[in-house]
Amino acid sequence: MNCRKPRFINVVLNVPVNQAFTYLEPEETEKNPLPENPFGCRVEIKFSNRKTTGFVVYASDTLPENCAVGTDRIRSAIRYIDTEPLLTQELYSLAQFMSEYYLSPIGECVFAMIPSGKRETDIPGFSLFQDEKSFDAKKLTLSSEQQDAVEGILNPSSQKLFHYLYGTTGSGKTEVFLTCAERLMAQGKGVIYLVPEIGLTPQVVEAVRARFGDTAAVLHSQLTPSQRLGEWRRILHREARVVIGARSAVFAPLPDLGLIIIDEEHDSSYKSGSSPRYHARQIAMLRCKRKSIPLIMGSATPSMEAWHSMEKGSICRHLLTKRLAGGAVPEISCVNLSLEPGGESCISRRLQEEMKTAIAEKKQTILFLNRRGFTHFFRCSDCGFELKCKNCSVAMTYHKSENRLRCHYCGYSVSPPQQCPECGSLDIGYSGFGTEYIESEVKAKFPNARITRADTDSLHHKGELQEKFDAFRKGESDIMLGTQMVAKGLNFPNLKLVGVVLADTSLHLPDFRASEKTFALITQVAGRAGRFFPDGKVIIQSYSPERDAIDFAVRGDVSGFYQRELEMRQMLGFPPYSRLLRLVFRSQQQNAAMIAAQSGANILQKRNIAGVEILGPSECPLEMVNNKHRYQILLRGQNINPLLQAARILVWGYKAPKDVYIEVDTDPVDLL
DNA sequence: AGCACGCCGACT
DNA sequence: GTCGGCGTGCTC
Repeated sequence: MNCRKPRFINVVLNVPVNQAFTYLEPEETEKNPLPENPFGCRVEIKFSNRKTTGFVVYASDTLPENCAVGTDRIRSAIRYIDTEPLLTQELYSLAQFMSEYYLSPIGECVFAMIPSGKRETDIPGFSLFQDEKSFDAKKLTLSSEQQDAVEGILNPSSQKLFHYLYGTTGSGKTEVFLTCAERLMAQGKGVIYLVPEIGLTPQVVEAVRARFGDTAAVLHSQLTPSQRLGEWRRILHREARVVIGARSAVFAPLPDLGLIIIDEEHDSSYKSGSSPRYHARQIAMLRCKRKSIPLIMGSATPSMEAWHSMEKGSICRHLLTKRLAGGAVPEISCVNLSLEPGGESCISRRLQEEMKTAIAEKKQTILFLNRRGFTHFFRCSDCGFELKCKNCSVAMTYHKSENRLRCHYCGYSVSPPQQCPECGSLDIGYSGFGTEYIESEVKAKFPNARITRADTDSLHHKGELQEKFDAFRKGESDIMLGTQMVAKGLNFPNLKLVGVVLADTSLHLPDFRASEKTFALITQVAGRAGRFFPDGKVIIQSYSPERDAIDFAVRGDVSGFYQRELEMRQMLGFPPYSRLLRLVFRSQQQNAAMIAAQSGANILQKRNIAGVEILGPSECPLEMVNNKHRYQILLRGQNINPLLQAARILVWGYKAPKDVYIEVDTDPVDLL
């Protein structure tokens, strides 16, 4: 054995400390040879007095200069776990970006990217999917529109990296994605294909498997960490060259990455809900830009940001207009719930009639509820007037404890009017429907119908949603009640009727994206439904059918909606016309959270950083989460850098009072 | 995040 | 007189 002097290594750990820790390399033994270059390899180390693993991100013969302690306090690592790196330079560089942009500790960023398995194993479930059901990798002939899109995207003389396939459901986006993927594969390149939730898109997964077989890695949500690690290695070794998966698949370590695809780009599940709160679209854009490779996004209802970029020309739009499978656009109609008698019922007479008809014809019905009941908004039962904040134009929410209506963006509050400010009616209230309520009403109205419920509350084990879908597809029930999750994977041949029980619910969320989300939901539901039932119907129930999101969706006027909504955003100074950064202060004691948020705001106020507007502090719309009280400050500006600079002051340069945690959300997708 | 160190109430 | 509450502070 050689007697090389042990090198110093910097190791990042999965702890909320934004630094690397310096160790000495372990002793070389017969069993554990030292890697030539340890960068990206895992090491086992003693940290404080416990054992953990970390990733080597730097090695040198001399003490690293940023090391805060002297040589005497540096310990030796226990052993290298890997002989080959799991982390590539490219990914580490992405992790560094994430750490600075999302204000997360570097170790957390690295660990968020890489599966944490200890041993690698085969995937037992894999054969289940790849049984003799015989894949007919049917390559459809592309329509001229599709052909144009493919050529436009892959055209080597094109200067544009970012592309968007915009077109209704069923217009053949998947086939364009797959053709582009195939072309790049033929050049020896690798492809990442992102889908919102892999369990909900079995058709896309099957299409990828059928087309690419063993060269595909399917990062299934049910893989164990060890299986994920096995797939990670297959990807590093170029054995798998197409990777399909949800948000975190954007980090797939393809050595020759040539293309990233983001299906259903508008979907908010691409944004991570916990630290590091990254957006897969942002990461994808950065990866593609750095490597100079194309990114293709697609949706029938692009995000406002994407639409705006298409209008500006920074994302290249490719239009798909034709419904390839045929199938008429279903008849969409809207029922104004304000005109319904009684007001107790959540099933309008019209919807009830249609359901009756569907059941009589032995056809199926799906009823959508968006989210669980959100009951604290003010509305007039006569004219539908809703109280909005004069500064922010978001719905104000009612607070029983102080008997005031409050804006959760800026903190502005008013006392609840005794009568409707618009029409003077005294018939006002705070309303909304809950899931159970609807279920019991449907049971009462259709005692003989078989009803399935598919929402987060009614799902208990993994795969239960898929089981419920399968059962419904087989006709084991007549009516399915479900939340957003049902909107995604819809393909039920016997489905005749789709009802959106209360399209307003998402409109009343105190969220500047409420309108966008509502519009997208209705449009998606309508689009999917229409594929499989030519005489199908979509019924949208709403108290405010005149609201843009509902009105434009029902009329199918997509570009009209975007134009209107963008005007609103510009007027109010919200994204895509500004950047936002949200700081949430949470604590067991309400006072502590409030005071911390206030003093945080004061500190930033005093610093007076150019380009940073401070909104709040105010109570978060979801004022209590996990028994923690929550207050927020919103930072707004034209550029993100000043906002980050301000946030850094609070996160790193200021000690929050004990028991108060500060959470940072750069580019928040919701402000709940 | 863990995990130890440290300073105040009920027990053999 | 000790055992143990979890507040705060550090980890190469």
